[in-house]
Amino acid sequence: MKLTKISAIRRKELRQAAFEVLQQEGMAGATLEKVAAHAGASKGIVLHYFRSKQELFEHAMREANLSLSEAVNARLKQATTPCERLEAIIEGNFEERFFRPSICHAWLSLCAEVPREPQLARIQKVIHARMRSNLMSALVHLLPRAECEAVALAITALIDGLWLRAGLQSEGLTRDIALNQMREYLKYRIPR
Amino acid sequence: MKLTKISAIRRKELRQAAFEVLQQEGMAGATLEKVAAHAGASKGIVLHYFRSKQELFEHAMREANLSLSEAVNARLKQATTPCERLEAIIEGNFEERFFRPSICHAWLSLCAEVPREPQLARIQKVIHARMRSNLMSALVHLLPRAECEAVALAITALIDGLWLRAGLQSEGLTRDIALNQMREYLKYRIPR
Amino acid sequence: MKLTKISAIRRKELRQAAFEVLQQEGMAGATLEKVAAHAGASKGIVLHYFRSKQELFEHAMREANLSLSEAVNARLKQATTPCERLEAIIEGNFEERFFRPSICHAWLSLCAEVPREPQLARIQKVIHARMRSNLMSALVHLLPRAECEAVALAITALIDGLWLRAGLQSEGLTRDIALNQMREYLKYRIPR
Amino acid sequence: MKLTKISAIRRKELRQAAFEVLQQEGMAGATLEKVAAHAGASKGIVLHYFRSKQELFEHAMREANLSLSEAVNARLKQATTPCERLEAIIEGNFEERFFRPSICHAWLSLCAEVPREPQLARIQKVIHARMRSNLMSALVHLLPRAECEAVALAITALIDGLWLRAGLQSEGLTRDIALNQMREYLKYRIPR
DNA sequence: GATGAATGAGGGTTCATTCAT
DNA sequence: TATGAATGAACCCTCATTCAT
Repeated sequence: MKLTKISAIRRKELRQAAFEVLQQEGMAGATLEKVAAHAGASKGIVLHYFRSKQELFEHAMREANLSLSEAVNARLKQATTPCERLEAIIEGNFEERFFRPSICHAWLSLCAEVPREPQLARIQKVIHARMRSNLMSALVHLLPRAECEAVALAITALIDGLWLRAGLQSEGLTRDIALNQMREYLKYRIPR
Repeated sequence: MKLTKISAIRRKELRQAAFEVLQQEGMAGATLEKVAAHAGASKGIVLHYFRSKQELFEHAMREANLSLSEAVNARLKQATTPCERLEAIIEGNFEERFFRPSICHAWLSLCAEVPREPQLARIQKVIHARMRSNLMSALVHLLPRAECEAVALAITALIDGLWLRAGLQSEGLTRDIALNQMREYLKYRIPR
Repeated sequence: MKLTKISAIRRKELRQAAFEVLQQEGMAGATLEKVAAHAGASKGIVLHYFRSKQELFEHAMREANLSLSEAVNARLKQATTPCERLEAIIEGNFEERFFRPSICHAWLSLCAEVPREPQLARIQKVIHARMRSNLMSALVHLLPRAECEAVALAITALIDGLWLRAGLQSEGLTRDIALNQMREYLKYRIPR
Repeated sequence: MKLTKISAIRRKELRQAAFEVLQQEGMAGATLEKVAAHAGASKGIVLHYFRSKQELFEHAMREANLSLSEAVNARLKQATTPCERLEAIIEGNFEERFFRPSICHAWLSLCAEVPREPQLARIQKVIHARMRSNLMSALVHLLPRAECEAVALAITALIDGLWLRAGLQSEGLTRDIALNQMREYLKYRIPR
């Protein structure tokens, strides 16, 4: 039990270290040695807890997504109306601790690996499915059934596009601008 | 003159080979050897024409962008009204030869390198600036000045987001769906 | 502690292997692979212990110099008169294990790199300074102050010149001949 | 005849370019491309005139030596007494255009290759033999037969040692100091 | 559990050399 | 004669991975 706990803690540290290195170095520069150093551990230990580099970054992706997911869910719990639910999803995705150039870049790096790593693809699919389901559960109360799917995709694409641009680290795309973009879209697309 | 011609031809071949390998293998897997093999040449010759791998992919990115750019410009030339200009930009960005999972993935791979490669960042900046200027030149005739900037960004983000999703190679996102997304957005946002 | 020990041992082995390969192959031929093979190790391990080829050869140069240095110092400890000190320095520099064509050639190879490798230049400077200081500490008791500097340089140049010639591996320059040269010089230059 | 002349000119240009590159880059950095660029020619042409890189540098060494040789011979022609002959040899070897850090370094680089390149070794042998013979022809009139050989070697070693040190590019060893060293040696060793 | 020693494959890059024009 | 295209070998170096301790 104790050992398991230590093991769980170490694994979490390493997942997070992996994601942080990803932010700074991209996938190419994210070596196991750097991850280990970032977690204050030795190189060998990383592959003691994760069977391979690939597995480590799978877990890092899951962890990062979990974080985002929890932020959205926490907001969803407070929401009562469909409109508030939409707001919750969007604001969760643009919380200050997430919508940062470095973090967006880390995601971009992971996405770039998706087509060649089935595990990452699966995670990505799950993330997308949840986003869609969250959006749909709000949209069905606001729009005709036939339009919901398209609007959910539009919202997703907008979020992705804004994250991508932030990840490119071209200055000028602040969180406020991004949030305004989302709200503007809803204002014009969702009837009040 | 003759030699220059061969040189120009080879360079183009290699740029294209580089982009094609990028589509299939991502940046990590896009080794000089594979690029050379793809172009039917030896590894040595690649660095005879490009000083480094980085330079090769810079040129590959420029080439790929030029292709896209020309497609848009060709359509812009046919356009007479601002609305047609918007259509031209959007349809150019979703031409069948561009909006393919593999190509979107190649772009994704390049974008993931942008924050760590100043040269790629510069190219990215130019691409973005041209997109914005194209959009603005149409939007200023359709919307109040104050709104143009935001709408241009929204359109860009939508395009990027749809490309990203296509690049993730989750099935189901066809060209038609993507184009519909764009048109829907304009329908709701641009007054007729 | 244990690991450190292994590390220290391996590093020493590799430094020495590097210097031995240098003797046989010169700097151009002294590849990491040959050094590794000479030490009975794999290529990878060399750069596990030394950050680069350059660093390896820096340490090899230092090690080789240390060896020479210790030989001289051991003799200096036995010496009581200034004359004996001079003898000590000279005989140390022409010990049989040092004054060999292959070793002189290794030094020659290192010297040829000095102008282009600041680190080697620094080591070279230190070596030269120690030689000069050793010589001066004896000469000041044997000659007028004003002449010491020049004689120290002459002795250094003679030693270097004899080593260089030995390194060229033109036969005929034995250790005895070299030592005689040095003694002759002193006989004529230093008053008894 | 004309073609032969052009060929001879080109070969000379390339030999000299090779030696100049050697001064700046050492043997490791002296690539055929740099030599060609230095001579204002294309890479291919170098191996049109010389069968291999090795052959080029053989000729470069010979050329550089020829230059030195002529300087000494010119002075020898003016010399009438044995003492003047000694002076001629020494001053020739320390002419300002020769006794420069970069040139000494080029020689050092060549010497470092001698043990592994029989052709260079042969040239080196010739150079050494001529130096010895020049010195002997003067010394035999100044010293007992039995001592000449040793003094000739001493002078050679001193010259080599001073050149080596100049080649190491440790500042402070000027031409004047070097010449003084030589003259001091003769003053003490050769009876007047 | 934890360290770092050790390996080996592979990548980018350089360069002498050969060839076609 | 002269150019530079093309090759291929070799090198340094990085890194994921395996092992011994």
